[in-house]
Amino acid sequence: MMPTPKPGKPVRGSATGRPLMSALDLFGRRWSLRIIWELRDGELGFRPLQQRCDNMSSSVLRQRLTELLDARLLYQLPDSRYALTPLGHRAYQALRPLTRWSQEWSEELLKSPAEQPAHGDADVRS
Amino acid sequence: MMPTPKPGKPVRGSATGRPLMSALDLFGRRWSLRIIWELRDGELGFRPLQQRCDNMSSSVLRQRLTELLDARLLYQLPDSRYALTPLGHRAYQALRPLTRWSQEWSEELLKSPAEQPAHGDADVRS
DNA sequence: CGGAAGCGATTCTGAATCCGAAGCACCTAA
DNA sequence: TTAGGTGCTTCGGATTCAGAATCGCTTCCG
Repeated sequence: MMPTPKPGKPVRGSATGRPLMSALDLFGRRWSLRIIWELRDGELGFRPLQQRCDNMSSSVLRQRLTELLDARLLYQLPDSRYALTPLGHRAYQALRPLTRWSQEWSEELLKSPAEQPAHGDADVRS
Repeated sequence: MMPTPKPGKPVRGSATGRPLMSALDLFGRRWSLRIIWELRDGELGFRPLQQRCDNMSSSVLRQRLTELLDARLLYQLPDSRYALTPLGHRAYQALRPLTRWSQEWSEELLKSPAEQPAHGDADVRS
């Protein structure tokens, strides 16, 4: 398995080990952001968490959880539920501005929906 | 090609079209965050951008650029260089707290490098 | 006791994605 | 003419993801 990116070590696409590059690698993996998001207010067990993540595949969920545990963003309770560590919680907070931005993004795209309709994807929504 | 995630439309792993879920899909694709990051202060052409992104593969770069153009985070100058739109710039700003966080993350991992050494990744650093 | 259901977790196969070298057409400078 | 840089595409192979099946365990209920 691809090792968990950590600051101080070279990662995928960056030999420097700069913390930010490690973070971009970690968060650039599918479902990583989502998992942190879904754990924002409350611990969740494996299957409940999977359900909240639109039934993402269990194999990938396990993989992401291992990485996030390894990176110390998560820890596991005695009853084996997953929860954000203080560090993980601060990561969530660092991601919060994204919520407001996505709202703005949504509004922006509604104002001018499709000036140059790209390839095969021009339906406007039902 | 996988369509560009946009708020208001169902995306990979979320049928709701909630803006945030679309954003998490968009940014959860490899190199998306990095590209925005590298364009933060200044336009860049294709190949220079590729070099800044640790020589990421050109095919994937093209794919990401298409998506980001489509999502209106980028636009292309007459000389074909790429630049952040105002929306893209605000996305970058929304991501900035991540820089501080990654610093904190780095320090945290240095303080306690490996209490429960996971599976196959226990080397302490060279 | 005997299910039935939920849980965390693993394994496996096929699909989606990514990588990276090679190449094309174009432009500019020497 | 040659050499180099550009934006961009193609294609075969490697990696990652998806999703169903399955295991062992626990809890609940008749």
